[in-house]
Amino acid sequence: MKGRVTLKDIAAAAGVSASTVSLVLNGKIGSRVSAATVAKIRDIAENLHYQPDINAQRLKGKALPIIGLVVPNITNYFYSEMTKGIMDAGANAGYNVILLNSENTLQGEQLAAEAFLSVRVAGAIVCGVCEPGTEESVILEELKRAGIPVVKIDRCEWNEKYPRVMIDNYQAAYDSVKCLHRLGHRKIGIIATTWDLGIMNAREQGYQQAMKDLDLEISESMIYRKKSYDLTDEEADEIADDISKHLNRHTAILAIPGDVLAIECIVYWKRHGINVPDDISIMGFDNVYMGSIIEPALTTVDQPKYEMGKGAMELLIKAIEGRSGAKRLVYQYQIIERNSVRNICASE
Amino acid sequence: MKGRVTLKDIAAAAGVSASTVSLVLNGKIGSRVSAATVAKIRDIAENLHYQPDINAQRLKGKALPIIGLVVPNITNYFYSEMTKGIMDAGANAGYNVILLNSENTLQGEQLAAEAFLSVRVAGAIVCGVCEPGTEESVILEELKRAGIPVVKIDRCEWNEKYPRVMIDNYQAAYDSVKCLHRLGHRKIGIIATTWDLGIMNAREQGYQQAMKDLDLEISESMIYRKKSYDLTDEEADEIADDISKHLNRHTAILAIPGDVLAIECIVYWKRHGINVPDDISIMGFDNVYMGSIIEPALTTVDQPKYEMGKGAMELLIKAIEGRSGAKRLVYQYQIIERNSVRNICASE
DNA sequence: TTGTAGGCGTTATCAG
DNA sequence: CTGATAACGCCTACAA
Repeated sequence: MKGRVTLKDIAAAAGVSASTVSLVLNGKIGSRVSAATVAKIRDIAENLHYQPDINAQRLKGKALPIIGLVVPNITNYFYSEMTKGIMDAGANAGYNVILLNSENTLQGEQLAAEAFLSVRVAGAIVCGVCEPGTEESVILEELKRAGIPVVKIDRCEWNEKYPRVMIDNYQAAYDSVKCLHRLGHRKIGIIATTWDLGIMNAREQGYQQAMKDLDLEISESMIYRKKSYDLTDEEADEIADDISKHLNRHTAILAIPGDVLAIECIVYWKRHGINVPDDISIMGFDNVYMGSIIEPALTTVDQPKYEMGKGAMELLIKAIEGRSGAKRLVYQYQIIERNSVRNICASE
Repeated sequence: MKGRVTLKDIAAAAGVSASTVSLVLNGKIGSRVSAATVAKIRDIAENLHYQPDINAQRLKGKALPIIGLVVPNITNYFYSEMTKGIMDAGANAGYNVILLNSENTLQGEQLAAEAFLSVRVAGAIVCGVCEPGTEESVILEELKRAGIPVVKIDRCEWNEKYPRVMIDNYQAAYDSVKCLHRLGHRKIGIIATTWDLGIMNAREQGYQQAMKDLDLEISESMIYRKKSYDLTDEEADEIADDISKHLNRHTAILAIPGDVLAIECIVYWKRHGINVPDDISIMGFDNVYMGSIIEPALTTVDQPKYEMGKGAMELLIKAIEGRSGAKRLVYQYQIIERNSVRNICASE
C-alpha cells in the first residue's frame, strides 16, 4: 500500500477505463468524451488529489520537468542568489531543480553528473569546479552524449562550445584597476588564485593589461595567490597577514577571487589594527550582501547573480525544447564604489 | 534517439539478454552467471557509462533516491546552511534533493507538495510557512496520505505529530533575557512578529516568562512587531526607526525573528548616528555568519543549522526505510556573547 | 548458466 | 464516445 493515487484508482472510481481518464486529464478530447464523464473524472481526480507520476510519463517519452544544478557551495551567497534565479525561472516554466554541491571537487561534479544521468533530468546547469584536469569536460560530454542539454554559468571560458552565462571578467577586472587608478592608486596589488579557472585567468589578465596600459608597474611580490578553494580558511588569514607585512608595496589590493575573501581580509586587518582604507584599500568581486554591511563597506564589482541564474534557466529551457538559444549570454557588471577604497586624490 | 544507455544496449553489445545484465549489475548472482559474462557485461556498462534509470526502477517498487525540501528562501544563510546539512547527509546515503522555495507562502508550499507528489519523492523535509491557515497541515496530510514520510525542521510546534528537528525556542529566548539581565539590563524590549508560527510564539513566551521571573516590567510599548516575512524590507527600517525614537524605553532589544533583522537594525541605527551598544543593545537569533562580521559583532543565539539539517535527513531516511526514529530531535542552542550588547555592570 | 514473461503508471494507437 | 493494448526501462519469478 503505497498510497499514491493512480489513473487506475480514478478509473475504478469513475467506472471507466484508465485510458479515458488519461485523455480527459490531458485535455485531449475533441468533444469525444461525454461532458458528464469528463466532469465526473475531473471531480474524482480533484478529490483524490491526483498528481500524475512524472516518472511514468517520462517513460512514455515526455521530458522530466526536472533539471540538475551543480554549484560549488550553496552556502555562499553568490551561488544561493544565482540558484534562486534559476529556481524562479524554472518554476515559471514548470521545472524543478535537483541541487548538488560539488565542493569544488571533480568527484563531486562526477557524482552530480551520475545523479543527473540516473534521474534522466531534462537538462543541467553547471557552475564548474576549480580542480584542474581535463575530466571536467569529460563529465559534461557524458551528459551531452546522453542527450542532456547543459548550460554553464559563471565559471566558463569566454570561448567554448557550451552555452554559457557570464559577465566579461577580463573587462571587469580591467575596469576595476582603472577605478582604483582614478582614485589615485598607483601601486595596485592583486589577490589571484592558482585555480585552473577561466574566469580567474581572465580577471588576472584584465588586471595585467590595465596595469600595462596605465603604465603602472607590477612585480611578482604584489601578486598573492589563493590556493585552497575555501575563501574563509586559514589561508585567507595568511594572505591577509602577508599583505599587512608589506603595506608599502601597494596602496590597494584587488581581490579577484571574490568579496568573501576581501571581507575575510578586512576582518583580519581590523583585528590586527590595520585600517581600511587608510592603511590599505581593497576591492572585491561579486557584490555579496555582506559587503554592504561590513565596515568599511566594500567597493566591488557587482554581478547580477539572480538575473544570470534566470538567464541560464531560460537558455536551458530553450535548449530542452529544441528551440535555439544564444551560445553565450553576457551580463553587465557594475562597479560599486563604497568605502573600502581610499580616494587618494581627494585626501591630498 | 535520446542517447541514454539502457540495459538493452548493454545486452545487445554483450550478446546476452537484458535480464542477465540486470542480474549482473545488481550483483544478484549466486555464482549463477559465468565469470566471463560478468566481466564482459561490467566492462561494457563501464564503457557505455551506463546509469540505471531510477524512474523505471521506481516503477518497479524501488523508492526514488530523491527527497523534497521546502525552505522559505535559500538565499538566507540560515536556510542554506541547513540545506547543506541535509544535502550532505543525503549524499552519504545516496539521496538527492529537490529544492523549492516557499517564499513563506501557502501557495508556494502547495506547489512544492504537488511537485513532490508528482515526482514521487521518497520523503520530504519541510521548513514551513508563516502564513496562517489550517492549509499547511492539509498539505502535509496530503503527502502523508500518499505515503511520503515528512520531517519538519526549525518551524514546528513543540508538540505535534510530525517528526521534527528543532531547538527549544522557549528556553533559548528565556536564557537570552537572563543573559541580558546578567549584563545589567532591566528594560528589555523585544522585536516579535505577528506571524502565526509556533517557534515565534515560543520565543515570545520565553521572553515574557523570563521577564516575569526576573521581576522586570513589560509594557506593550516595548514590544515591536514585524508583520512582513521579509527581514530586510522597509518595515525593518520602520521598526529600527521606531525603536530609535524611544531609546529611553529600553536599554536592550531582543530580536526574535532572527539575526538578519537585528543586523538590519544595526545598519539603520549606524546610518542615523545611534551607537550600538552604547545607546542601545541588541541581541539576535540564529547566529548567521554576517553577525560575526558586522560591527559591533552581534550577540546571538546559535542554532546548529548544519547539524539540524543532517539530523533531519537522517531522521527522514529512517522513516523512509521503515526504521523507527525519534519523533522530536532537539538540538542544543548556545548563546554567543559578542559586542552588540553593552555590559552595564562592567561600565559602572 | 541464461532467457522469457509480466508488470510498475502512463500515453498513444487502434478497435469497438 | 470509450476501451483494449502495447510500449517506455527495469526487475523478478520462473522456465529452459
